[in-house]
Amino acid sequence: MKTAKLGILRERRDELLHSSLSKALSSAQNPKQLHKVHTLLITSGLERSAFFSGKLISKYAQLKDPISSFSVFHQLSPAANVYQWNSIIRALTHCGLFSKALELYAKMRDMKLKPDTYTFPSVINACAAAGDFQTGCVVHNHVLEMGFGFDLYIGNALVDMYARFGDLIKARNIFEEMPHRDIVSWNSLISGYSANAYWEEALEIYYQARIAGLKPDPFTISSVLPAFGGLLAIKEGEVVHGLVEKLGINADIIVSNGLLSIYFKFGRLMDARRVFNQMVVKDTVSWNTLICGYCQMELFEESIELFMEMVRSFRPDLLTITSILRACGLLQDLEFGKFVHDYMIRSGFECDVTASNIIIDMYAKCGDLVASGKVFDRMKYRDSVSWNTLINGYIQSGSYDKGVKLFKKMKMDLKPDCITFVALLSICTRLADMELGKEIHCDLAKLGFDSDLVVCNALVDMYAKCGKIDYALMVFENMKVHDIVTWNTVIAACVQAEDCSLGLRMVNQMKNEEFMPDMATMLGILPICSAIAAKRQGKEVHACTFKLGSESAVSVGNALIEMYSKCGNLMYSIRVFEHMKTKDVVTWTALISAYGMHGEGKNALKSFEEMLAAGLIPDHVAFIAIIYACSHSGLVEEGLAYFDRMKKDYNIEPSIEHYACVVDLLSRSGQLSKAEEFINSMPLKPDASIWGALLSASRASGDLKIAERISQHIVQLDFDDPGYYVLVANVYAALGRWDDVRMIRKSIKVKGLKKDPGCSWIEIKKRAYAFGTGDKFFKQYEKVNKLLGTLANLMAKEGYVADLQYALHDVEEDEKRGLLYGHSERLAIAFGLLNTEPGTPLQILKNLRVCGDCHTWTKYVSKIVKREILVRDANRFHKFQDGTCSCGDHW
DNA sequence: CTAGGGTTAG
Repeated sequence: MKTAKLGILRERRDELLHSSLSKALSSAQNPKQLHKVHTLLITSGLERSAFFSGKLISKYAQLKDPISSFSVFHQLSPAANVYQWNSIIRALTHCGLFSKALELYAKMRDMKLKPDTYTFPSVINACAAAGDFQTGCVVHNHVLEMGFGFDLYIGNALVDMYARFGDLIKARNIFEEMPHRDIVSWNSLISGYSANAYWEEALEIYYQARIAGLKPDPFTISSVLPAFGGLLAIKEGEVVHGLVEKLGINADIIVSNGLLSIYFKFGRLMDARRVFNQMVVKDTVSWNTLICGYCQMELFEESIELFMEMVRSFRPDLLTITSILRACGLLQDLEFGKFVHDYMIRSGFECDVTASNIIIDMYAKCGDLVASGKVFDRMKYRDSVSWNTLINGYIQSGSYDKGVKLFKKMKMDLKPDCITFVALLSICTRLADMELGKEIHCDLAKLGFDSDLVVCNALVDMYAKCGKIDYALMVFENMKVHDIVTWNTVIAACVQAEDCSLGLRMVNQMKNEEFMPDMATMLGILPICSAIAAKRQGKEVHACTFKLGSESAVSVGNALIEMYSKCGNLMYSIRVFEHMKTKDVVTWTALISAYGMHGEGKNALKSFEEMLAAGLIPDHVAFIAIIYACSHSGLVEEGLAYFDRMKKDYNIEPSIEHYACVVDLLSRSGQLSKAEEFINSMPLKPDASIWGALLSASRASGDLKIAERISQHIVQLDFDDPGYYVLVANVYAALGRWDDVRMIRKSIKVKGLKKDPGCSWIEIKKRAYAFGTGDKFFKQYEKVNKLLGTLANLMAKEGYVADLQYALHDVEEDEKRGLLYGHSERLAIAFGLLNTEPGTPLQILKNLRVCGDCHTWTKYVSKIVKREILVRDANRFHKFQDGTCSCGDHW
C-alpha cells in the first residue's frame, strides 16, 4: 500500500520534472541557458532518454552548435535509435555540415538501421546543399525502394533538390506525380524555376497555384518576384505588390526586399524608394538592395551617400562593400575606393574571392593597374573572374602585351572561359593582329568555345576589323544562333569592307529573323545609306530612331547629318542639326563637311566660327573638313588661314591628310606651281594622295607639262592604289603617248591590281539602275542611244565642243566622241530623262570623279531639257541647273 | 521540406 503510493508520487514527480525540463529546453534562447538545462538533464539522468536526447541534439543545432549536438549523439551510439539518428542528421545539415550528415546516413544504413520518412528530407537537403548530384540520385533510389515515393515532405525535398541541381525537368516530374501537394511543393518548384532564370515557367506555376486557389505565402511571393523582375513585367509586378498588401504580408522583410529589388529592375526609383521608406524593419539586405539599385541606375554618388547613411545604424557586410566598390570604380573615385578597400581588410573580408575581384576591377577602372596587380598577386585563391578582370584591366589601359602575357600564365593555372577569349579577341581587334587572332581562334576552338554566341560575335568583329571579311562571314555562316549584336557586328563588317549591297542584304535578313534593330543597328546602316545615297532607306532609319527613342542621341544625329548630306538633301541635314539638343565636335564637323560637299563654302566658314563661339575646340578632323570645304568653293585664302590657325592656335600637328587638302585647295584654284612649291616644302614625305591631288588638277586645267612631271613622281612611288595609275595613264593618253599608256596599263596588271570600273546609278520608282562605262546590254539601250544623239545635235547648236582629251583610248576622233557618249553618267542621265516626267529633278550617283567633258556636257543638258540634275561623284555634289554647276567648276 | 542582395565581355 505504502509502496504503491510512493510509486504514484514518484511518477507524479517525474512527470512534473519532465514537463518543466521540456519547457526549459524548448525556451532556451542562448547557449548559456541551454547548457544549464543540459546539466539539469544529466543530473536527473534524463540526458540519454529517447525524448530528451533528440531534443537536445536539435536544440544545439538550432543555436548553431553542431559540436555539442554531436557529442550528445556520440554518447548514445551505437545504441541510438532512428529518432536520434534523424535528429543528428537534421542537426548537421542545419549547421551546414552536409558531408558529415551524409556520412552518418551511410553509417546508419551500414548498421542495418531502417531510415523512416523523417530521415529523408534532411538527407536530401544535405545532398542538394552539398551539390552532390550522384548521392542525391542514390538517396532518391532508396526512397523509391522503401516505398516512400508518395510522402509529401520527401517529395517537396526532392523537388527542391533537383531544382538546385538545375534539373528542372526531373523536379517538375516529381512535382506532377505527387499525390498530395501543399504550398511548399508549389513554392519549391517556383523557386527552382526562378533560381535558374526560367522566368516564364516560374510564372506559369505561380499562376497555376493561384488558379488552384492556393493562398500565396511569403515564400511564394519572394520566389516569384525575381521572375517578374527578369521579364520586366511591370504591370504584373504591381499586381503582386497589391496582392502582398491585401494578404497582409507586406511586413515580411524578405517580401519587401524582393519588391524593392524588382522596382529597381524596372528602373522605378521612386517606387523602390517608397517600398524602402515604408519598411518598418530593415536589414542589411534591404540596404544592400537599395545601394546596389542606385548603382544599377548609375546614381553612383547617391549610392555612396546612402552607404554613409547606412553605416550610422548598420554594419555593412561583404555585399555592401562590394556594391560600393563597384560604384567607386565606375566613378573612378580612387580615394574613396582605397578607403573602402582598407575597411574591407580590417573587417576580415580580404579572403573573399568575389570581393577581391571587384577590388581588382575598381583599381583598374581608376587606372591604377599596379594596385590591381598587387591585389591579384596577394590572392590565395583565384577564379577565372580574377584573371579575366586583370586581363581586361590591362586592355583598358592599352597594355595589350601584358594582357596576352597574363593569358599565357592563366592557361597554366586554370581553364580560360568564354569571357577570357572575348577579352583576348578584343586585343587582336584593337591591334588588327590577325596572326594572334587565328592563334586565339584555334585555342578557343579546342575548348569548344567556338559555339558560344558572344565569342563568335567577337570572332566576326576581329576578322572584319583585320580586313578579312570572308573569314568573318565564314564564322557568321557557321553560327547556329544570332542575337542583335551578331547582326550589328556583321553589318558593321560589311561597312568596313565597303560592301554596301551585302550590308543591305544583311539588314533584310535580320528583319526576316524578326530582330528589332537597336541604336547600334541604326549607326551601322546609316553609313551604308550614306555611301549609296539610299535616301529612302535612310529616312526609314530616321523614323526608326524615333520609334526607339534614340533620336536625341548625339551619335545618331551625327550619322543622320552625314546621311542626308550624302543623299543630296542638305536641307534635311541642317534641320537635323538644328534639332539636336547636344552637339559635339563631330556634329559640327558633319555639318561643315555637308556644306563643303554641296559647295557652300561660306556657310561652312560661318559654321566653323559658330562652333568656336559655342565653346567647342576643333580637332584635326574638323580642320580637314573646313579646308576641304574651302577647297571645293575656291576659298583659297581662307583655307590657308585655317591651316595656319590649326598649328598656331590649336597646336595640332598637320597630318598627311591636311597637307593633301591644302595641295588640293591650291591646285583646284589653278595655282599649280604654288601647290608644287608647297609639296616640296612639306616636312612629311609626300605620298600618292598628295601628288594625285595636284595631278588631277593639272590635268583638269590642261597644264600637261606639270601633269607629265607629276606623273613621273607617282610612277616612282610604286604604290598599290590603282586609281592613281589610271590618273597617270589618262595624262599620257591626253598627251597622245600611247606607248606609255600601255606600259602603265601593263604594270597595273602585273601588280595584280584591278581598277574600279566607272559606274553610275539612278533610282527611279524605288528601283536602282546601274550603268557601267560603255554599257550596251540594258533594255532601253536603243532609246538611250537615240536620245544621246539628239542631245548632241542640240548641244552643238548651243556651242558645245567635245573635249577629246578625256577619251582615253588610241582611236580615231569620231570613235573618241563615241567613247565619251558611253560614259556611265551620260547613260544614267539619258535613262533618267526617258523614264521620268518632264521637269522632275534627277539624282545620279557616280563612283569616280566626273570627267571634265561630262561636267560640261551635263551643264548643257540641264539647260536644254530644263531639269535640275544632282550628281554625287566620289568627292562632292554637283547641282546642274540651267547651264551652270553649283561647284563653280571647283571640282 | 520552400524565399531576398555582389564580380569580368562583344
